[in-house]
Amino acid sequence: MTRNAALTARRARPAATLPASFYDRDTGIVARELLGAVIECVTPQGVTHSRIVETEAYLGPHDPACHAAAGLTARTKHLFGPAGTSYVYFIYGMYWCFNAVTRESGHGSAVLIRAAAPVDGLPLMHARRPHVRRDADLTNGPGKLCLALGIDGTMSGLSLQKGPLVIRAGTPVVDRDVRVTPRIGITKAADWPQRYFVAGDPFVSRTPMSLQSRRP
DNA sequence: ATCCGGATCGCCT
DNA sequence: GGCGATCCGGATG
Repeated sequence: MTRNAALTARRARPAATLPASFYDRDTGIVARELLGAVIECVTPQGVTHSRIVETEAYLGPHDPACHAAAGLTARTKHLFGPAGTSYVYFIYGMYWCFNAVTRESGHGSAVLIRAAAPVDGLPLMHARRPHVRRDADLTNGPGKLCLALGIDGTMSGLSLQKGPLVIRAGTPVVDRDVRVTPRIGITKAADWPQRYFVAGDPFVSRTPMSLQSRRP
């Protein structure tokens, strides 16, 4: 086999999905290390891939901004599932938000996927978001990302190792490129630095000027 | 039965 | 940077 053929064959094999053990760790670490990982979403309309560039850690019952603070309810049931479960919830009457559950089953912590860079399936993403003109606006926010990828409540409570919604290993993001700030859009624990993103990446969501970024 | 706030977005100024 | 859309979950009466 030629060198090029070997590279092609290797590329044809998809990267492994992140194992449950990846998620069964400190939620801030998981949020940091999800940067660069690739979301794969398979739907009847087709497949999309996108690279995670922004996340937020929600730490569990003792984090006032985390849904787990309200306890175990029908809405938050999947947040209390095992590490590596999807938790998708409905917000503001219009939008879905996609989280990956962390730590041991019953802990109630998760990482919100806030923004990603489109990688594959851009025509499908545009078809799902007809009024968007620039690629940069397809997935640069938690609600937008779910619209473009076709993520909704039917994908909550599923294993992120099995699909149709999975997260695969990607190119790691080095510490030098990671920034940390408080989380966006919350009122409780608004000063906790639990938002992680890739510095300078054009697909990161719009950041309020009030949020000073710093290296971790 | 009713009220209120929310891990957002897009359009307006 | 401000605001309206739109609706569900949880709290309160």
